[in-house]
Amino acid sequence: MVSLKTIARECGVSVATVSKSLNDQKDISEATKQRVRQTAQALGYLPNAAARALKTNHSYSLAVLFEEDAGKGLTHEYFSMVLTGFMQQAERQGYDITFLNHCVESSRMSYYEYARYRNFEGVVIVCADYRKQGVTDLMNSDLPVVTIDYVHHNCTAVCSNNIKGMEDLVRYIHGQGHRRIAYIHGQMISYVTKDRLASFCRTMEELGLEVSDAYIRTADYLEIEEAARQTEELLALPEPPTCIIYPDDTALIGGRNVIMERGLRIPEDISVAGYDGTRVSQLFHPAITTIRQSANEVGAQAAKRLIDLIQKPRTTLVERVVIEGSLVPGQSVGRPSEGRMSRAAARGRKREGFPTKQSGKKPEN
Amino acid sequence: MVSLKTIARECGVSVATVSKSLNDQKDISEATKQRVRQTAQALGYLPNAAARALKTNHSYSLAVLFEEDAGKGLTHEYFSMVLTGFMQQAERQGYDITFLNHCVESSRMSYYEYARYRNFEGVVIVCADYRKQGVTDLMNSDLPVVTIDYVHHNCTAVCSNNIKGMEDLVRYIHGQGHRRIAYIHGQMISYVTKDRLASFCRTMEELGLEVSDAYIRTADYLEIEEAARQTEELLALPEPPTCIIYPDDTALIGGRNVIMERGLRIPEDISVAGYDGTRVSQLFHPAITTIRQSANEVGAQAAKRLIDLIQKPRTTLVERVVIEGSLVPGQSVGRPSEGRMSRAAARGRKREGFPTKQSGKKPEN
DNA sequence: GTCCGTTTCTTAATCGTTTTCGTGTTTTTA
DNA sequence: TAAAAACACGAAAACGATTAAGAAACGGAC
Repeated sequence: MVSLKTIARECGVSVATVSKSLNDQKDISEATKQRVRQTAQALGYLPNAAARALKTNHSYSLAVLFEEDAGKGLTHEYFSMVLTGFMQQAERQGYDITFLNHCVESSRMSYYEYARYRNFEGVVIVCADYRKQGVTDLMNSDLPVVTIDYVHHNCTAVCSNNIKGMEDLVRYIHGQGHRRIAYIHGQMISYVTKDRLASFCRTMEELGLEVSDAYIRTADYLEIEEAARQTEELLALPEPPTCIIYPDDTALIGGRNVIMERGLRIPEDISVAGYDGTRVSQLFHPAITTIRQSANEVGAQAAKRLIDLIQKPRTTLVERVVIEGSLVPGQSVGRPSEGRMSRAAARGRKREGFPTKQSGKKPEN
Repeated sequence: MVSLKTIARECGVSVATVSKSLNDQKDISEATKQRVRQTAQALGYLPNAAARALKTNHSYSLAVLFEEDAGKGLTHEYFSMVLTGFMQQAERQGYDITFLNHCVESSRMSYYEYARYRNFEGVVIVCADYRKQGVTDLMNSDLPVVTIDYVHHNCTAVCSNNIKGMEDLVRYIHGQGHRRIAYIHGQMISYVTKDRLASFCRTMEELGLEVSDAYIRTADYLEIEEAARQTEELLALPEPPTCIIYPDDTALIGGRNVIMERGLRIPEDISVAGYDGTRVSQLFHPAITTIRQSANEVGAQAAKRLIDLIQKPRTTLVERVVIEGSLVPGQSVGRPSEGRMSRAAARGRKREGFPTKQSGKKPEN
């Protein structure tokens, strides 16, 4: 292991001089600096992060809390994009990131303790159960913490604009002529759901549309079964909706399956919209109308804010940062065919011909 | 910051005694140990990982190389599952994991240098361009390295069994009665593709089926456009295949779109199979026939091997570990309808009725 | 009473850095 | 020419831990 001492011996100077040379301090002559730098290069010297961290109290490393309990964490496109954005920005600023852990050789510590133990300078909570003690302790601690899509009084929060997103979506659907719009929302425990639902209701009201209770339903995020069931029930209503908004693009698939099984066409017979803007959602025919969240940007902003909190604690405010999404029109929301879409049609019709892309290649006959 | 010194002062013993007490060394009396442990607890003492690493040369942290250049890394379900499995196993054994980086305050270092700088004890290469200098340097270095789905002479490799996987898939398809099987494979640069293609050809031969050149095609992984184009060409052949195997479940969607646009039904008119066993693939109706790779297990094994390499360098062999996948039957491969699937039918037919699940709820009329 | 072996604790070195302060030398200024 | 300022470097302490070696105290054996 070649250390400062090695270089010092080689160059015939003191360790202090070597350190200062490599750090480009001003009280070392240019000549010496050159000499030191060259031998450092020649010997293949690499600084030791542990020693540096010990001495300076700066580890230049951030922790990511990414609980996998739900089993959906990393494989959820939104979260993994957030993480990617975070990583890229953090790296650009010279920080590296480690997954927050709580096992140390078979013994447990809290997240906070672990973060302290490893000298993390800050933590981003990407995906966690915010009700758990360990998580709240972390947020209430003296460590800089940034939360994603969750607001806590003493942490900076970076959130996707679910209010605006849902409003855009509803207005777009309304603009296409829909008046009977159903919303199958996700679990109510999350802020995300609350925002979206509130925004849905408010926008509907602003547009002068009434929100029938029968049109508001619940299904898990990322699961298709319940979405499918709820879709069936919606289609069986005396006045079925002409458009259904799903918790997210994946849950939408459950509804889509039910719809297609009934021989209904999207969007000619019924329109559907998702949320998230996942890659797959754009691979379908027709492509899904959805709101694409700027997950990368969410992650990047989180990194910037967190590093600001670390580097300039006084001047950086703990605040809420909102990242705008964007409407992806797709083709799954069309103009409602008011007359044709009767209850009977909805329930039993066998369609002739197959749902084709709105503006696509037709079968060549 | 409460350190050993604080506790020592408080307990009226030396720092060494405190250290030994907390590490449960045998040359300290039980009474003292108790006293030390209690005050440590009371003062909220936490060890300092940096100091410990500096002294012991053990950082208990592993690096993950996960290049995002392709932009598909973390959002690729397979890789993110591998990563998850790796993380969980590593944590269980007391290691934490950090993304390998090469920026330090705006200056670049190589992966190897960064790994040294940060005192990582080992590296797992989950997703990277193995042809790049930085990556090969890393693999050729003295650091313990485990690669995923890639074999390098002096690294332990953990690979999904693509040979067996493809063989199982082909045999299953053959068992359903198919004789004209096409394979749209991924880019040839990867070992994965080579294994699968070789296995495809060998298995076909073993089954006494000829492999027509026209049935072997190329399309990118995870992209639908090329898969769609190739599907069109396959369907336009004088003798179109009765089953098409795609590079992966996502690329399959491209083909599926083309097939459905033509009014063909899956699997009645044509069968399709994917690879990977992604979550979405099982949400479709019909669910996709595919090979599920045990990505979690791949990750977990990689972690185990890597830690073995670190902890018992002499007794641990550098070898190739193969993880078995499993066939997910799905419903997208059915019995071929030899007579009905003529070229004319394939090209222009409009089907009446909509493709329904093989064994599912029918429209209620 | 001396010697030896345990047990229990301390001393001190060390890991690789950073950084304060001091010192000797050179240059500038009055 | 002498005092002041600027420059270039070194000595040493410190960060928080681990650990080899040594020392004090005690008990038992001869």
